Amino acid sequence: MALTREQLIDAAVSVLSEFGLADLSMRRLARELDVQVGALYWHVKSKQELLVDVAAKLLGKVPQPSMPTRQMAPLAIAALLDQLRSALLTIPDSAEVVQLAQTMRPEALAPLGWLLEFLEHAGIPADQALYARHLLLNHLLGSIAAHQEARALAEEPDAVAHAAGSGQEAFEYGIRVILQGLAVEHPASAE
Amino acid sequence: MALTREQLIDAAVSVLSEFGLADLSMRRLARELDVQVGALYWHVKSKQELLVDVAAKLLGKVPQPSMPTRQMAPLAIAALLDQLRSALLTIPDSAEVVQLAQTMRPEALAPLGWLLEFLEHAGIPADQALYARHLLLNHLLGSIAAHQEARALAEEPDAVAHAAGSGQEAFEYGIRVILQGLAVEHPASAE
DNA sequence: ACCTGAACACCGTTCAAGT
DNA sequence: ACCTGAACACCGTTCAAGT
Repeated sequence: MALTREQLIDAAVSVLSEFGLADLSMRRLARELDVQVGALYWHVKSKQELLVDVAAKLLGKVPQPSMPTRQMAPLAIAALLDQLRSALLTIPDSAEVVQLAQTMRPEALAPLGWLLEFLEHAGIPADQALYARHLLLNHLLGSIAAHQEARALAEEPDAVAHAAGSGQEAFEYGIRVILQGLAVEHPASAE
Repeated sequence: MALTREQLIDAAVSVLSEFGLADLSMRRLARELDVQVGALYWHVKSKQELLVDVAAKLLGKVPQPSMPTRQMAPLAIAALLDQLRSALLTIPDSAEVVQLAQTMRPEALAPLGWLLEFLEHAGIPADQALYARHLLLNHLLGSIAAHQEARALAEEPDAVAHAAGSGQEAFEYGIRVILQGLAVEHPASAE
């Protein structure tokens, strides 16, 4: 039967998961799916568009949390970020893929919409909530990328292990600092 | 006369500045320098190594600040980040290049060493200062990338301008939030 | 020491033509 | 509607051989 867009996305997710972004080429996908390269372009407009769908699929693993009370908003934000982290941490180069998707079609990434809602619910004015989300997202994706590089370097023979700010600890430290900074910047949300 | 490594780096900086990372290929550089591609590999081991030198050159524009007093450390940190931002903001894809360099050979980027010193000087324990630097750097590079994408999208005809967290304002907001969070997390440095 | 020429093993994208 | 075949215009890297 005919190839579907879903199959194409799934194949992309699986190659990414097993081999990383460097091996995720349209030609490789075509080989994997037993079609010619050109066939893929009937289902997606470009590789970038495919990667957006890959990112959406990865983040789709995160369950939608219920809206917290105003006092619980910071906790809910931290919890959501933790969920995002564990959804992405084991997928090589996932940070890069999500970054791309976020700039190409941010509305395709539902959990990032929830994050914004939670921030506003915590008492941060709408315009600044966008900035705050950027801050949190840059930290999340940066931490994930650093963690994955650390693992990659550790596998190479000539690895000098100068990977700091990699692990869970660094991630949580950053979240704590940002949330505290937000509480200072927006005192209304502090209690 | 013979090609030098310096000339190669300069050519790379200039192609990056004018056309961006997508156009910065070894073959293009060879064309620009009137040599065969293979010649470049006598001067650098790989494209990645060249990009590290490009990043170092870009950050080399930032003058070394003198060590601040302990109370002035947060201000000095903010000032240094501002300098880094203006050194990179006009260079397309500079954030990506710096990110690569930072993971490949962090010691090649002197200003990032100063940043770490300032953080420790501000009273942050050495291990956490590494985390804090990551946090600041992710925000810096994230802001620069967002700003450049916003400009890139604005030039395209079918641009939907959903670029928030792009400008100077977003950058400074983030710095403020992080520095405040750090002050809360490390009360010794608060006064 | 420094470079050429040529190869190797790839890319993303397009598109007439087939079924 | 969906795919093939083939082309277009590229990549990074290596290396024998030349000067």
